[in-house]
Amino acid sequence: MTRARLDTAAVVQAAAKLADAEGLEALTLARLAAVLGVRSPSLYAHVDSLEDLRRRLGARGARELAAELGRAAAGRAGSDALGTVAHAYLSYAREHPGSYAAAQRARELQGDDEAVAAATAVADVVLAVLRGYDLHDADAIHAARVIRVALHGFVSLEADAGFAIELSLDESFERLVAMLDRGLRA
Amino acid sequence: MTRARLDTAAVVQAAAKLADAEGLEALTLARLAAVLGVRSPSLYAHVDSLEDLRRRLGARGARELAAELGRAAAGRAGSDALGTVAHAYLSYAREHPGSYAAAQRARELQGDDEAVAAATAVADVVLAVLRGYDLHDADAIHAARVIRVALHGFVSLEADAGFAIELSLDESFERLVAMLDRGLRA
DNA sequence: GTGCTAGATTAATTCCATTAGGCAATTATC
DNA sequence: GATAATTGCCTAATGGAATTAATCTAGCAC
Repeated sequence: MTRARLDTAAVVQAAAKLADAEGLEALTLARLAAVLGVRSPSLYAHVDSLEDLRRRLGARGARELAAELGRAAAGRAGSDALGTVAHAYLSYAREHPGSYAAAQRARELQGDDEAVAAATAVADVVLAVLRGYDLHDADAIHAARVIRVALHGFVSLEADAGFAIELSLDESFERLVAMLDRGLRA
Repeated sequence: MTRARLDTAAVVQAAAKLADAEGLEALTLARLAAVLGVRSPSLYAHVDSLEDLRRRLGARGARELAAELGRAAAGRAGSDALGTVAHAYLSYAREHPGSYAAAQRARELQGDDEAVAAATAVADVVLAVLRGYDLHDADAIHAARVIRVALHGFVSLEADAGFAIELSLDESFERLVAMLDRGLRA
């Protein structure tokens, strides 16, 4: 019988697939082991615990998100950059809900150097976008927070709570981004 | 031996206390039963399941939040109302993180009539605030969503992810609210 | 080929949710 | 005030998940 020949990256990758398809709560070692054709205890050769797996998944998600945003922002500035980055953010979160959710649990990602680096990378893209808005120092930090808050708030409500009324979500998102753009100029 | 004389409300209340103190994930029937001086199976006389308990906790949280917001908005209009409501929202979430988190899982609150009513009440307060901004129909809905997104985004990031850089969170919140106020006029 | 080692395995422990069946304290009834 | 009904609690048992310990083995290094 050929061995599964797993390694940490393969395990985390499979975890991402599972979490993105069925939600972060559905990610259990038992489920994951079954998907990988292996017994649960075998996973401990690659991750320290379920908590560790979630942390690694979060770090991976943050890295992917940062990469997507960086790609989106490349060669753009001002409103153009903001809009493109905002849409890239929304797309990533919609396509990888489990990875995105894991990436937001930054409290638990603290120790992980990779995770911190990835989170910083996300922040840096946002700060780079702000260069087109003539904001500096504390103003830029507050502005970056406002952008992050707005994007995360939309994603989070869309994923967990839902918007009851029947009215285009994409239109709401456009208005949110437009308000950010206007607000950052004032 | 005197009985605990529990009922559903007392159980949910204790659940709120536990979840607010230690986080929604720390809310287990085993823990809750211990706090109440009772064995876990006894709780099934008052709630159907852990899931049901979370749902009830969420409904209770939404009700409380709506009440706080309503109180905050009473007798105010426009920017004044927006600012007061925003601060009340932040205060509630900071003081009752477990209840707040449970209230956001609206997907699971669907069936519960009480929960739906409470969520609607929250939305109504926000819509009432918007009367001072001359927004109607779809515009008002989109604006209400933007407000909710902004407030929830801030609360959520503060609670789960944290803001890495050392810079006043309250100042960031003020700027967020100010941007909303300006954005709603434009 | 021999042996090392990463990667898997089975077995066992603990913790939790949940169900079933029974018991007793309170409350209602006379 | 005694009795009956109800309500709330208990013990016992099941099953699933994480985790640890002790072993086993395929595949590579030599």
